[in-house]
Amino acid sequence: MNLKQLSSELGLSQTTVSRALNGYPEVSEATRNRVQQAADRHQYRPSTRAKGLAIGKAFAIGHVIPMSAKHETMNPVFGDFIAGAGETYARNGYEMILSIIDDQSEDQIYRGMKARRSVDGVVVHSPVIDDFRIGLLNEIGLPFAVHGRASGVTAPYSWVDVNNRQAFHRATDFLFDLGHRRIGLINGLEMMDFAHRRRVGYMDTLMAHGVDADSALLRSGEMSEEFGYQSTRDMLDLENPPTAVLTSSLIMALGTRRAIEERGLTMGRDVSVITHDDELSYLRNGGEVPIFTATRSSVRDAGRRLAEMLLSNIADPFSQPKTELLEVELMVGRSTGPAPKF
Amino acid sequence: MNLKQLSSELGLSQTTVSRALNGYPEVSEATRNRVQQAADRHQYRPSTRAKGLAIGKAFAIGHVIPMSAKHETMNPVFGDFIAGAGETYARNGYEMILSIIDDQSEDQIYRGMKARRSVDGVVVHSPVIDDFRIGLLNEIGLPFAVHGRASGVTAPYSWVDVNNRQAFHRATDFLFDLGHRRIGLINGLEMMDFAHRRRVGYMDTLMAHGVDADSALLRSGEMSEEFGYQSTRDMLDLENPPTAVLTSSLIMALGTRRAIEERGLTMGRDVSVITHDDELSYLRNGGEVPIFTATRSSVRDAGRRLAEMLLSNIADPFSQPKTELLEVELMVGRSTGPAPKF
DNA sequence: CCTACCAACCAAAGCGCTTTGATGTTACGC
DNA sequence: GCGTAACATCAAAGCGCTTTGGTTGGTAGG
Repeated sequence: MNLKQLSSELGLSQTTVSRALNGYPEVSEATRNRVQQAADRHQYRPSTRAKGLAIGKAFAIGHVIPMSAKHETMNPVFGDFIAGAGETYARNGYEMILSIIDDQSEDQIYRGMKARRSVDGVVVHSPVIDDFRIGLLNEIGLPFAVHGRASGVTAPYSWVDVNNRQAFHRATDFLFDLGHRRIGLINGLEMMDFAHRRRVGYMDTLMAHGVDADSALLRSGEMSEEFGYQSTRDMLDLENPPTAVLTSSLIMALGTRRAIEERGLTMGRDVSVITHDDELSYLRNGGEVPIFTATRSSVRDAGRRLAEMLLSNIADPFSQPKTELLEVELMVGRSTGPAPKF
Repeated sequence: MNLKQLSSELGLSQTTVSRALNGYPEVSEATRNRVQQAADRHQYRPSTRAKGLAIGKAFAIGHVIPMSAKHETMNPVFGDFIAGAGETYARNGYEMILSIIDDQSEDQIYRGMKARRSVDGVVVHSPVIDDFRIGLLNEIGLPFAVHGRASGVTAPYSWVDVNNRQAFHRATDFLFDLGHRRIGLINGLEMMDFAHRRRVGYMDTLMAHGVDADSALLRSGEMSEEFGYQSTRDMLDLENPPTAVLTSSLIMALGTRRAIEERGLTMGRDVSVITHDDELSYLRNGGEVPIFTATRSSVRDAGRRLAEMLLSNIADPFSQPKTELLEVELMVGRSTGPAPKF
């Protein structure tokens, strides 16, 4: 069923039917009801493509997920993030278009999206330091918003980010309060902006307490269980092992726990652990008392907010870039305790 | 830059330019080259919407991800699956449209997609037993392919599935060969078709060896670390605990390992563990010698194959439904060993 | 030399919508 | 009773493509 058929069935012009359905005032209430009912009866939906063509919009947002061909690794956070964004899109009649690409061709993808007018805007995922995509998107004039920030980029842009620095500052401080002085950090890759900020939060806090950072206690790599395990094992092998470890994700923390328990040590007594927790739906951090003490922030919620921000930017093309900094909660669980006395 | 501008710049009609770019024969090679170069120079891309309108296709595939409002849980397998499907789409000039919805409105989504002609076909995720979506999609005439199967549905349909029954049969058999007789199964929710088939594979094998299934050794629930942990703990608490456990996912297996090690037991010696491994990119199962003995099948590869199948179905609307059953590899790792003697 | 045919190109219609610019109709104020 | 304004509706153009059904000019065949 299309507009033409519907309007001829009603004995009305396409103009009137279109206006009736889109809530324009120049149509009588009686007609509007009649049209609405006929539309419902026939399950009529305007063709997205035709509407988009006529109106000059795509009613779609692109999410471009870069995936390095080498590690072929899909950010585990991604699923929950788009779940959040998807909610917002659905509420606003937008579609989400996903492009998974190897990072080689990323600029071609954006240019193509612009040229083919297939999206009204894009979400930038996993920003790195000095991320080139922000400049690129500004240059080609495609509205966008970033999930995270890109240190080093001075141009203004819209973003939603967790306050990573503050989160890791608080976590480190909390460990200091418990008497810990040797604290390890198992972080994501340093080129990732979030990892960079987390390290800064950690280092600043050490410094504030007059403690020198020890490079043996600083690891950064892919955010896997295995890397968490290996890193923790290496640290525990040191002659002067840490009494506490910070990890950048729950998955890493699982590896950390494994390494600790493998040594016959008890997490929360012999070694304290604090992790960042993105509240992934399939990786819950325990019940009333969480297993891990964690800095917590829902990545799904971030998805919702970022999508709203982008949509509002698109609705008002002259709006200034918006930003939103999400503060974490520090949830105390069973993985932390006072530093062991010797 | 649009067709009109491009063709007027070239002093040609839109017809000729369109044909030149789309490789039709009724245009001279000289002209074709000239057109192609001008198109490249201006980064011309036909508008997807206009093209779709004219040609009657959307060049898009819908992925509808149901998410029960209650557990709000995003299948962790999902990210890797769409990464695989996305590759295929990109190669074929298709876009992937993602809808994340609460399962209430699922049929409205499909009807809407059909009515608004926004996709050429859809992928059905996470089929359950007697899944209603297969009948629905056949009824509304939207091409589709299922990732998995739906026991109880007799109508033919296209699918790609892992041979779950065979996988769990082989895993169970392998444990029997090692002397195990008390084998636990920690499975996904029984309404999920894959979980159902896995249980059948497990049960049949027990029966073939003359062992009665013990309901205390059978758990099914959400596929989380926590559930793996709880279930294993419960089983180990039995007066006659299992000497081996099968789990349905690597995440669950991490919980199983935790429960085992928490008891001071050693995985692979005191308790053997076999898990199914979807080869998720962020959850690798160890190196040369995997940590877990596992039945392995790449969900990403399944995504690639299913997308190809759907695309070929769309290309030939009169084709018969296709099916593809993926066999697993049984990878021996360090989590299995002979059953302990008493 | 004429006809027939082919290669190369074009004008215009059509895809399903929105929107501009008219048109006819009624109601109202004077 | 007339002019005007407000109301309700419509025909047609336009969005950017593809495709149908031509129209050319040149070439080969008789």
